[in-house]
Amino acid sequence: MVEKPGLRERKKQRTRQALIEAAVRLFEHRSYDQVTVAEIADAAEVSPRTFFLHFQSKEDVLLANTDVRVDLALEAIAERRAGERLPGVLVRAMEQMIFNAWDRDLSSGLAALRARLAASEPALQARLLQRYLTAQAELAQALQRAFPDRLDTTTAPALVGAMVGAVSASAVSALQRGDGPDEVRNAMRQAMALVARSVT
Amino acid sequence: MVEKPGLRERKKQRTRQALIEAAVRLFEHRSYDQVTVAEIADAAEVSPRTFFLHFQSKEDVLLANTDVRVDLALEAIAERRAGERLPGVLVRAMEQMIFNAWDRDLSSGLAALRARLAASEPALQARLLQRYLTAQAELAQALQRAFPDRLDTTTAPALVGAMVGAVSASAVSALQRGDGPDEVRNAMRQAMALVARSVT
DNA sequence: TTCAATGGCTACAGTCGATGTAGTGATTCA
DNA sequence: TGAATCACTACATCGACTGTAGCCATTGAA
Repeated sequence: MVEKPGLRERKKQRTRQALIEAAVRLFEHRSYDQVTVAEIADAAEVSPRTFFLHFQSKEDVLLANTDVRVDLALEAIAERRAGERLPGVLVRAMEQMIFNAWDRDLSSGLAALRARLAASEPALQARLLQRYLTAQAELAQALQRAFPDRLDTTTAPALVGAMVGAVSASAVSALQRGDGPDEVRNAMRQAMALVARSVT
Repeated sequence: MVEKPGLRERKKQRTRQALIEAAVRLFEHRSYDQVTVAEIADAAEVSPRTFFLHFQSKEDVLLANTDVRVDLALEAIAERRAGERLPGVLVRAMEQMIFNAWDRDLSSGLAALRARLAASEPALQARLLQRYLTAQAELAQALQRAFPDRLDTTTAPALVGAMVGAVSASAVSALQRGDGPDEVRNAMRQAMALVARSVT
């Protein structure tokens, strides 16, 4: 099943990982723009140029492995049981998409760091928003195809946008209140339920 | 009433306007990153350094005069008539906040260009979204204070986030479809109505 | 085993956005 | 009128990011 990649590929992944770990280590001690790409590369013992072979930008190294799993949401939509209602499917898709990544990050120490930096650094925040936005479009399309009688090209994006907006806002607000993981998760679920009510 | 500003201030505004117009002129012919700040400054006949005295970044010259008017939304909330329902107030606040800036732009030729560039240039899109994001928290607080019986510290941010998310997503989707200003506006209104339904 | 192709990595040079600093000259105000 | 203010300038510098050409380990086929 799982093909073991060749030596070349393994080496590549190793330097990628080294870059991520070096970056995290450095960002833990200093603020975002006090850490240069050159330093990260140096700490990972590669050339600065190599950094950009692995990541498109300085922000991306912090967002590594945080790809929004749109595919999981799409699966959730595809797997809907006959007769299952729109709100149910939508909530299930969102949960798949969000909590999967969320959980993976919680186990590593990365989640907290990322949250802290994203809150303080506009560039990072912007890049994150961008990712969610592109994910939204895909999700909206899939949802519309699954419920062509309920959604059109205007309401589908609006609905998905509302979901993502509500969940993000409640998470941010909870995090800023200093809530723990469970409370944050609860707030997110509550937000989903709220939006779900708008499409009975 | 209207104090006429001194000569110094008028000159300052003139160079600011010259920079904006030079930028617009250049962006009309070439794509976003094929236009350098140096060129814009050159076309406006000022030094490159002066550009950054007027705008924090290259993106900002295109987002000039597009400040999100949170204050207008707060007014709308404060002015609510006795007995007015939550959804009505919320929609009114959002409309104040968004369409005010929107309309001012339609009269100038800037709106179309901005829409086109924002749709194609992620950096610009992100910066725009970010503005709305920062406005959210304020709005949520005010709304919760206005309806303490209906909203708590979890639902208020969620609701506002849903609104902003829905409106943004529908606008982006409409713009990418190539819709005109009226259709975009319609999509935004529809998005608001959708979310409003979740709080009867 | 050999050899050519592949591809990750490097050094080097360069572009561009953005900021710090010191100075000039036109306004502003006492 | 004289001093303070402030928009603007030239100059230097930093750091993110890109293009290019070459090196060398890995790979796959002869």
